[in-house]
Amino acid sequence: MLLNIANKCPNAVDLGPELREIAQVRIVTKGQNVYEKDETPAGIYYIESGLVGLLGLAPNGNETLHRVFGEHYFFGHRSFITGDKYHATAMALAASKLMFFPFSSIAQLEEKYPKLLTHLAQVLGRELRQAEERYNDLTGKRVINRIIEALIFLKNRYPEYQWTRREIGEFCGAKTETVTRVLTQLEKEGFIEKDGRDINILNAQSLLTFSENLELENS
Amino acid sequence: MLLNIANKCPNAVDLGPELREIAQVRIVTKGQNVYEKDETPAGIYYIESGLVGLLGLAPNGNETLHRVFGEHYFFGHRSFITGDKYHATAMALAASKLMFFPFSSIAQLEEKYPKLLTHLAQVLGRELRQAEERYNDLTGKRVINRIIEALIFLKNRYPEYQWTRREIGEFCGAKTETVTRVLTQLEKEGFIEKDGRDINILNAQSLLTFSENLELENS
DNA sequence: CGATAGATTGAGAGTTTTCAACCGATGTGG
DNA sequence: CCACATCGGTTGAAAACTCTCAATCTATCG
Repeated sequence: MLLNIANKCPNAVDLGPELREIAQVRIVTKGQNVYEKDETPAGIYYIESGLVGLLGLAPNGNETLHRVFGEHYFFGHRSFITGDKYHATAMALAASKLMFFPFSSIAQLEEKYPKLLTHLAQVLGRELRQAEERYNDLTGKRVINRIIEALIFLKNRYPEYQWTRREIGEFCGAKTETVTRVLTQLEKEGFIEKDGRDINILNAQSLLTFSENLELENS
Repeated sequence: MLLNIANKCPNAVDLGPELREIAQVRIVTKGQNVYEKDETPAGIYYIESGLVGLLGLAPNGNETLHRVFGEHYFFGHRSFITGDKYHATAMALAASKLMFFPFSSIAQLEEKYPKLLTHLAQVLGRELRQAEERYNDLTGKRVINRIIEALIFLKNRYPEYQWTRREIGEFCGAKTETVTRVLTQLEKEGFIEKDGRDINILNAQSLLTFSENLELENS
């Protein structure tokens, strides 16, 4: 995974006035689904405030946290652009204020909002890169390295959100119990500190170095 | 993974005359790299004839076959659009005739070739879906199911190409030896037939059903 | 305070990999 | 055209990682 701690939210963008005009506000509570797998998109969402996760479901019941959308992120754009049905479910991880833009088709974007289309294409490109790098990690890294990187990534992006073991595991392809075990080890080694259910990373840089050293031993 | 046998090549598209005008032809031989990870893109490629694979490298040396580009596919578009360096290496899997379009920036696409940008955005969306579905498969399916689906997918898309065990494994996250073992089993069960190094799928539909039944036993 | 969701811990199981040896096909240079 | 090198494929045994299952504990919230 690309860990760019400096650039926390590369896909965040401000809305122009012409988009604000056609926005429909939608408020969702924590745990509420914004849309569900197999529904047909009728537009694109934008997060004014809050946090939304995109959850995929494997046939055996395994859930995957594919992407996390934070403030000033668009989401729901992939399915809209391809004209697919949604391939995953968008769930509010925190109470959120959303904007919905009811577009009719990608042709409308191309004609009336070319800047938006360009932005979304770039977002898709970055999301694709991240998906492929995470795929690589799943085949080529130990679970401890994946958990460390997921922890740092998620905490770095959304420090205010209290990530659960389950979510960390769903993001990096690990079971809840495995995340627990790794976190316990990391606490013993002095890299993190548990604060109730929350996790404090004491030194992200040295934790990353620790992870890299583990990887070197493995090749 | 989305197995849509009917629609073999959803991202294939014909070149318009205005694009042909600015095309630079490039011939590559089997095994030759078109571009390599970390290089900076200076345009976009299109396959007139042949086959190109996008290969990612995990830190432990594991290679991943992320995507396969066939005739009338664009490739190299992701990095160009995001303005990244390439995150993976494009290698010709067969002798290929390529077109290279030396664009300066995505702004140029937006202004002069909006239809192309729209097409590429849709391609990115489908590629992202596929990447995320493959990620799901890796966490939620047995290796035998992944190998069966990879085999059918790759053979269906490019029947003329003789996929190696290594490439099948790199596509679905399995080791060469594991692919061999599974293929041996599938041959014993009568679903496939080995022909030298090549593999013939005798009945794709019944093989898929076999795979699905295995999955049901597992949940 | 009780209920519920999340977290922890342990023991055991199982899938897939690793390592190593060997075989077979393909292609090249003498 | 053969000998040989090389690449890809096969097979087996053993190891290793991670998961599964089950029991227990702890936050958190109504």
